[in-house]
Amino acid sequence: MNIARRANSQDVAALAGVSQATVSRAFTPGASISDRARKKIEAAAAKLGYQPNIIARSLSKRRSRLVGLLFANWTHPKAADLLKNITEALTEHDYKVIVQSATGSRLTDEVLREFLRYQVDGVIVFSAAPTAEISAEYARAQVPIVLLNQNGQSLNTSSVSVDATGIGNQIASSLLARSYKRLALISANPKSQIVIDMTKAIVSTVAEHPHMRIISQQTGIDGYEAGMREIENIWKQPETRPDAIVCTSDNTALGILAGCRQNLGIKVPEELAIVGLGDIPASAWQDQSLSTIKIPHDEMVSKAVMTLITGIEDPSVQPESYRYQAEFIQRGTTRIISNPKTGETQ
Amino acid sequence: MNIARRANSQDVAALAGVSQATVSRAFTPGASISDRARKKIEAAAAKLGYQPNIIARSLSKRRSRLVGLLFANWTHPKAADLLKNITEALTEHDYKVIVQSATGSRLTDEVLREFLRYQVDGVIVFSAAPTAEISAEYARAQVPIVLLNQNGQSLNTSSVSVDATGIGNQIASSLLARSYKRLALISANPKSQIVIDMTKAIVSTVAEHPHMRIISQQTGIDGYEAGMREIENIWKQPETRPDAIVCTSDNTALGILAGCRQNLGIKVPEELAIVGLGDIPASAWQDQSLSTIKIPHDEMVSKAVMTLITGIEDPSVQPESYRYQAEFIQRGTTRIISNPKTGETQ
DNA sequence: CTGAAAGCGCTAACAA
DNA sequence: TTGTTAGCGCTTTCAG
Repeated sequence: MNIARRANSQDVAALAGVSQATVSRAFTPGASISDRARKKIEAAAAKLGYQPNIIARSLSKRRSRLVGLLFANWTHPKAADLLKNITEALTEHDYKVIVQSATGSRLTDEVLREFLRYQVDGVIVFSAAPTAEISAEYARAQVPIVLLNQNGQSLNTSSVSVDATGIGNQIASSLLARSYKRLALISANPKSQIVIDMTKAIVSTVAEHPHMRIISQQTGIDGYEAGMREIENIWKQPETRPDAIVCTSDNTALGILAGCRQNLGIKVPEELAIVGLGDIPASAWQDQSLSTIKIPHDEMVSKAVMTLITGIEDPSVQPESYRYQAEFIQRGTTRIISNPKTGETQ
Repeated sequence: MNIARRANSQDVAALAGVSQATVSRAFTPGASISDRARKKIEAAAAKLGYQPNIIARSLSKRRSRLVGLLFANWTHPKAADLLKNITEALTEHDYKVIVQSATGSRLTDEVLREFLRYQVDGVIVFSAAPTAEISAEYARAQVPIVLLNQNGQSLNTSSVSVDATGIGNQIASSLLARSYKRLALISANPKSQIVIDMTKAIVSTVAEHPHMRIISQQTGIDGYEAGMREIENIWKQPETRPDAIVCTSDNTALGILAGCRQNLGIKVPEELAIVGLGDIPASAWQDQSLSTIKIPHDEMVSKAVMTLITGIEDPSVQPESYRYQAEFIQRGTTRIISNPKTGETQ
């Protein structure tokens, strides 16, 4: 008996004087089994420290209750919250989550293929997109994928993302309403789809207004320090000074703000408006008070999880793409609307 | 052939004209197999989109290459980094990570038990401790646990934590060297072992210096806003105003700092010193410049992962507890040392 | 180097 | 309600 081996249902069955199948039933909710048998089995199981082997169950049921979570953006300001909410929501539905980090599309595919080997029932991909090839493999294996923070329409996979065009329109019109005229656009990753779409929307809205224009566009600026440095560069050239800066990250925006206040003595929001993206906690701090765009992450996570579970439980449902609207948060780095006659407060 | 079933090694074997065992060998690094057979098998596998079923392999090998990661503190300022580093380090060694959230010891045990059912090869517990009962179950099952950010000596499990007493001593002596005399201690969770140990160390160091004393101790203060409010309360009572505040979270410390500067007009660091804990990025921001304690998270993660893997691969190694030293980061919220005759700069 | 066969621990008909 | 039996897809002797 002292074998260094975990007890299995066989052992429990022997001790309880029942068949192995009955033990299995005792651990299957809703299985038909007598109270007497269950009692005996529970006692035996407790004595042996028996825990059902879910790996074996998975093999037999051809369902692992494992969900792969591919995380491609750890610097996202809400990364921890997202992870927490995703895992908790999935746990709620009795799934376990395998997380994996991936950067670059090559790696993304590798990770996804590994997930398949682990027989995951479904996958959530955060901030990345699989190649068409691996998408096809998933389709063939009937394993649903949900893209979070990325649009997957073209891949025929479900996705939950934010309406980047909407963000762009919103920013542009808020700035317009506040009488800013010379915009500078600053972003970190020029390849990010959301940045591209948002930029496009801003540009097109601006184009409709002759007195407004885009002064400059700069990519590759990421983080507080980088923002602080960038504003100094920008300010060096008086002829191309903007009167509003739109920044695709709150952190960078806060760096710009700090540069304005501490090094350059630029008056915000009178002389210069700053708009961030993400609404990180620091943006709300009294001494920062950054106007920014808030993204409804919590709802997006719920939707992604629900979409995935639906897809797992009913393989016949078709992929769907959901877009969420962002919200402009007016704080201290943009002027209060000066033209009350329109009644608009956006 | 159009069955909605994933191809298995049997299918591949049939197509390649070899036995199923040979297919298994083809996917086992270092197995003895001819090039010819391997070629044929690879071709067949590619055609069928075959991926080895790791669940089945696990059952057979009695090793899942799954590691459970129990995460109990998502508000930790480095939560995302920690998760990323842990999963990447484990991936490096070919393990997959199942993450689970847990709050409260009841839940902790439940999650750990679930992990056992999933046949994890080992578990990392971040910021929580299992009960003795579940520890025993793990010991019996020969599944190693490593506690991260928590000392596990008493439980006879491995652990990697920070030397809280060392932190306390360090803070107390830095403050002493800077001639602060009236300390206030502020923390979020009064039950946190690290807070308790650190506080104890501060108190005992202070006790050795007659001209220094603890003015007040306050728990339950957590976060930027709470810090901002708390400093107002503190300042209301002139007779118990401290000249130094030690805060077990950078965020709270930054709130206090903001309160001092914006609402109260308190001069930091002349009139009041503020020391945080954690060295979050915002603490280094020029406009904040918070003196704080830096914890070597990266090394701790590596150590935890290595300890776990060692424990998995050689079950005979005994649990060990590692303690890491924190580092005092002198920035703008504590005075520059005024007494150069000693030559000490810590 | 390769194949046959016996598991790994569980679930799921099918009988009883 | 219970037991018997046949898998789930893989690894691992053991012969050949």
